[in-house]
Amino acid sequence: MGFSDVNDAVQAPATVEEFRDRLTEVIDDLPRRLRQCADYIAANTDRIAVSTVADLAAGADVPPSALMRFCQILGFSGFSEMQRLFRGAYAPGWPDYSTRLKNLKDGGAGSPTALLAEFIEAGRLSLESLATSVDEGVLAQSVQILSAAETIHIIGLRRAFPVACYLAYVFEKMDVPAMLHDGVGKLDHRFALRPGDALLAITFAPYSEETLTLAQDARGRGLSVVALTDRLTSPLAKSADAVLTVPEVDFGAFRSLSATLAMAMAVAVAVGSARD
Amino acid sequence: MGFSDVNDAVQAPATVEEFRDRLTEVIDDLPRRLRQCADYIAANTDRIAVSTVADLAAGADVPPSALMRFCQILGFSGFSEMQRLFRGAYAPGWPDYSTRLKNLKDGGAGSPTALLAEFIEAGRLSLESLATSVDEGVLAQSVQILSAAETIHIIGLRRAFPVACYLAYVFEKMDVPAMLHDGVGKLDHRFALRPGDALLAITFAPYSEETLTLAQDARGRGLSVVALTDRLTSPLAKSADAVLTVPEVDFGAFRSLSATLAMAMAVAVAVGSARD
DNA sequence: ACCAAAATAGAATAAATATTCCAAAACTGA
DNA sequence: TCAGTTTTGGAATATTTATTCTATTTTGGT
Repeated sequence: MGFSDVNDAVQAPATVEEFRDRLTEVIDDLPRRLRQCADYIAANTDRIAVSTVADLAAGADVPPSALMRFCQILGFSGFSEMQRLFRGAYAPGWPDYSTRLKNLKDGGAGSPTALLAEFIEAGRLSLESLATSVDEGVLAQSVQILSAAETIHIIGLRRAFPVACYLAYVFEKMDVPAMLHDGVGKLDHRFALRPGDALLAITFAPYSEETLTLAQDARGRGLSVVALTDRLTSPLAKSADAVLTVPEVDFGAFRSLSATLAMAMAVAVAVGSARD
Repeated sequence: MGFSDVNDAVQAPATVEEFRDRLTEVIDDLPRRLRQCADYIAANTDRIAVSTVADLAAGADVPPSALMRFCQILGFSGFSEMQRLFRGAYAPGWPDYSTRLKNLKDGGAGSPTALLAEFIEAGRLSLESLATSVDEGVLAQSVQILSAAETIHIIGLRRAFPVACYLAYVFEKMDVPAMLHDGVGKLDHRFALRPGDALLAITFAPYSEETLTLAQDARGRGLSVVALTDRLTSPLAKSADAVLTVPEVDFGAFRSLSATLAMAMAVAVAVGSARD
């Protein structure tokens, strides 16, 4: 009995989530051409709303009729019905987000609203770029290292300091033993680093000396070190067991921090729940 | 000479930006039906990519042919050409952002990647929502107040602390006299508040007592107070001369801060340049 | 109020797009 | 290898959608 048989008929997915579920459900036992469709659609779901059968078929490198059969296997009556689902759900960002942004910028270069628009845009780009560039393996590894630690030491100075603070706050809320090395009073708490602890060090170019030093020191004492930095070639990478990189878009001299905070919080919350 | 006259022919907009410019350029001297088209299109630009002529015409409450003429006045050969612009421009820089986000989420609820996806999404929503909700008047007023101040005092505790820190950092870099009230050592620097200074206070629900108290105190001493908070009805609003609100999307118990930081930085940089 | 010019609505047509169908090819299990 | 079954490609067709055209209405100037 083939896939196009009426007995296989199922109800068409009513939401994008149901669609994805159905897709993963069927993708494994599909003949060659239909499998190609599934793979291509899975990777380009967002283009369904704005493409024709011919476009997608060409992209998947199958004849249009194969794509039609694929739509039917998913439970739709045809391509149009499937497309309707995605056209309904289609919302490019906020309804008039880009209009608004343009209006803000029109306030004139250097005006507060124009600046705000720039910072918003920088933040958004950073976040989107983080989504596409994150290394899942390193992320998992970082979480594992920090979850296994007795006490988590956090260091991040100058512009990385807000991130370090927030991490300390989040860990505190989740009852994870953590210590913020904040350099207040030029006190240096390196002797608080004990075997079995781990260090989460944050710094971006130009890298702050104190952070690099503490990381080396921790490494020397046998602690695991997780780095949160801007590139893999950061000097911090040398003394780290796991290097999380965050592509942050600067505007003017200032860093947006949106992506860095998102990454930091994801790590913190994951560690918090892993320790429960 | 009518609008459909060939002599009015202009080149079709090649980008969404150009499209908007052209739209604002022509919108004011357009006859009734075409004006309706323009208004509707301006308010629903984002749906062009996924609609038919008939859909849009119905939305604008005009016959399809009116919409066709409208497209031509804008410089396109017809609706299809206009639609092509928007279909192409859809998700330009990051074609697989949303796909990627879904994949991250598929790592399983509670997995580090799923958490990251949530935080990224929360941050992005916050930023977009900030763009559409900011009150330009209040923003300008806040910048003006802070620019006129001798010294800018900054307070923000607990989860607002990272923002306060970053503000202090940015002001320092721009040689703006600023003082961070950080509560270290339970020292209370309220006597540093001098006539002619201003206070920038940051707090979100549940509002921190110390911040509210300092704001009242500052108000009592005749200082101007700028509030950065989550809603107009915040208790901080009572003692503030200008209230900047930031719609932050929370994920779980934690606040994204992206929008708050964007707002804070815009204010800081605007103040910095106004003081030059 | 009248005329010329512009704008409009809707029917007619053209083009693009989706869908079906079936003969041929590729499998599958004996 | 062969018969039965599934899968495939592409041509034929149906449907939707875009575009043009023209008779009619509206507008603006005198």
